Amino acid sequence: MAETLSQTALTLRDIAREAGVSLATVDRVLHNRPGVRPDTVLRVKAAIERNSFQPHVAAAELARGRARRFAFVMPSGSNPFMQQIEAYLGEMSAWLSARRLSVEMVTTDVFDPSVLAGTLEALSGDCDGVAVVALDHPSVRAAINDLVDAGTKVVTLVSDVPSARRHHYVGIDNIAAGRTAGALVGRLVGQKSGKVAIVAGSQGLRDHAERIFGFNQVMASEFPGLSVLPVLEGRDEDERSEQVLARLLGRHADIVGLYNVGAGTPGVANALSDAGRDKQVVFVGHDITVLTRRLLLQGVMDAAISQNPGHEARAAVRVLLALARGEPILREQEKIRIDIVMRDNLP
Amino acid sequence: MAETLSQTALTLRDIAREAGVSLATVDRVLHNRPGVRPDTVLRVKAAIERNSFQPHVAAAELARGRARRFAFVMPSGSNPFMQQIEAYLGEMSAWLSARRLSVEMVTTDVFDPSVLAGTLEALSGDCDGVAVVALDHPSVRAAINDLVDAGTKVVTLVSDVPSARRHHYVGIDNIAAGRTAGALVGRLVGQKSGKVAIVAGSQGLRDHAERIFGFNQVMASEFPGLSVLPVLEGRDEDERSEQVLARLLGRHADIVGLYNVGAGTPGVANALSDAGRDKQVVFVGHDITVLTRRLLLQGVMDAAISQNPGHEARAAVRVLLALARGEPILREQEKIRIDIVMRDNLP
DNA sequence: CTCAAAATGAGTTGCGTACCTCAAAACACC
DNA sequence: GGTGTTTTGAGGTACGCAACTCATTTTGAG
Repeated sequence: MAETLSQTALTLRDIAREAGVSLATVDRVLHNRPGVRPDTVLRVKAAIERNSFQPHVAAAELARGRARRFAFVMPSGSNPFMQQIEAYLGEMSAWLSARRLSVEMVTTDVFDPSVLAGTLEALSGDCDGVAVVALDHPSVRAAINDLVDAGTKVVTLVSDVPSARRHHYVGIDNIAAGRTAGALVGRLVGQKSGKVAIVAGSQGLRDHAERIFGFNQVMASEFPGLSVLPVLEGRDEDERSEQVLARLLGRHADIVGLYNVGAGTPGVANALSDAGRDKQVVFVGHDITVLTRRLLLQGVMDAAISQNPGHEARAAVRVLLALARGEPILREQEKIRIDIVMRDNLP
Repeated sequence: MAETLSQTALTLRDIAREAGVSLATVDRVLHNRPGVRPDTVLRVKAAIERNSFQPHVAAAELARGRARRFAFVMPSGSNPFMQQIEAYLGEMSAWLSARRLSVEMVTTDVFDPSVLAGTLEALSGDCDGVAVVALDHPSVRAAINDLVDAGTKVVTLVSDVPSARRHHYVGIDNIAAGRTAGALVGRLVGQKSGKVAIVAGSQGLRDHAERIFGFNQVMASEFPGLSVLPVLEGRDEDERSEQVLARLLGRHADIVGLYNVGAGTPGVANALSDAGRDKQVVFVGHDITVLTRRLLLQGVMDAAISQNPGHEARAAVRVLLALARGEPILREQEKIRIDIVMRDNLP
């Protein structure tokens, strides 16, 4: 009926006594400092293991006594998703300062590899951790690796650089996100057959490319009645997205589904409603913003795939902190889910 | 280009100097201890405010030096959702013990008000915080209020008791969850018209009743082509759910949608497949378990509404900890989202 | 067996707060 | 002006660990 999980009142002193060594030796083992014979190391580790000893984080943090500095490298410009991440970091300020953490926002042109790499290099040394919305490019990869080699903890945010030795990726599986979008469009269209349009920022962006890939996978295998039109590129800009989509809508009267892969949602929505087809076309897009929220409520958008920006911001900070402290990461907690948002479960 | 959020290096000493008082007085103000003249209080608070001083949580925790005990009061029996919460708490054990927290699992018959109330009363005194899956009943409400009055922090989990003075509710908005289920069933059924069945544990359970309410709302207002059959009660048991649903399926050949409000999913799925109608009926249920995961992959279930049990467990612990420490709660972080899970975004 | 190198013990200091005591000062009241 | 009460100052101790020094012991190589 009652079962207790995890209690510890042991201190380093207890471990030292149990292992038959001094406090100093336990400290050396605990921090991988040199000067301890291998078998002594084992004895100490065994004692730690046996008692499932965990250093008291509060005491450790206090003793270490260092304020930690993290930097968030984010795209300049007015991407609402990124602005939300910034906003959530702002909301954490009390939490942060109570832990003597400081977070610096650095905006830069993340689409220019050399600029981004330069920004990253400049951070080396004065930061304990960096979260970066990264472009996957050799020079960026090199810059990340340099940071890691300098002892800085690096987390990629939203968009990954799997080939770099970053410590962690905080973001969603974009192929799965695309698959989810595909399944939604297909199922919400229902029995009808017809054409499906895709508007993306650019197929050169890793996350967009992955989403399109997943989307096409599902369409091809599960919805043979729907044919996918060639991808339109709107560069995440409103006007351009509107233009290209308007042209496509004019040419195809039998479009029943639309997947907007990136930003540029205002343009996409305009094109749809100007053509008077906003209620007939199943429209699935990404991210919850003021606009997409309204479109969902109006019934123009049918579903949005979302990665909770607040969760993403907090997870990045927590992961950086855990990495800096040498604590384990709660993988399940830091995993970013693919949220399907419809009108009735708007957060 | 670079903007820094929140940095503090001030200590109590600095505040004392700034306010022209001693450390002891600042301490008295900070902890609402008596013996300080009102104008002195104001002077100290002003200094704290001016410097946006935050006590160092690590130092505070260390100085306080108390291990905290929390209790989770959960339903006995084999509810997989509750088992998952337990499992996630287990995974946190390192995190917990590093903070000198202990979590005790107490299982009890949460469906019997007096038994539940008795269990809660018994906890009074030896716990700093209690998370409880609560039934909404006067005696339970009284027990919760007693706990609160005794200084114990109380959080309701999954199922709320809004009339009690609990400090926080960790769980989803069940009406919205029901609405979401309704929207999914309606939209996934498509153009067809027909009947929709509902299987619930009991309409006496607050969360089930709320879900059904939300479901019916959406059905009535948005899907006039679908008629909802009277609610079946399966008491969250597999066999009973199977029996009542099998009987219903036998009587109605034109059932196109099914909403399973609570547990008992194995029985529901059996009834569907035994009738050979598992692929024709749109089936929406709750929670991700080994079984629902399989049903989703097989295409028997079309969508599951889920409240991330891991998040729920962690949020409950974090909220209790913040309450015990007197820290503010990050409401956005602790809010539990209604997740729509389909085959392609299975976590 | 010798001697240097390696391993270990013993100890100190400081991190920022909580919580406590005791004395001194300020104040109110008659 | 004396009394009693309230407010304040000064100081200490403890919390558990990190990080360091320095003396001492053990070890292994020659």
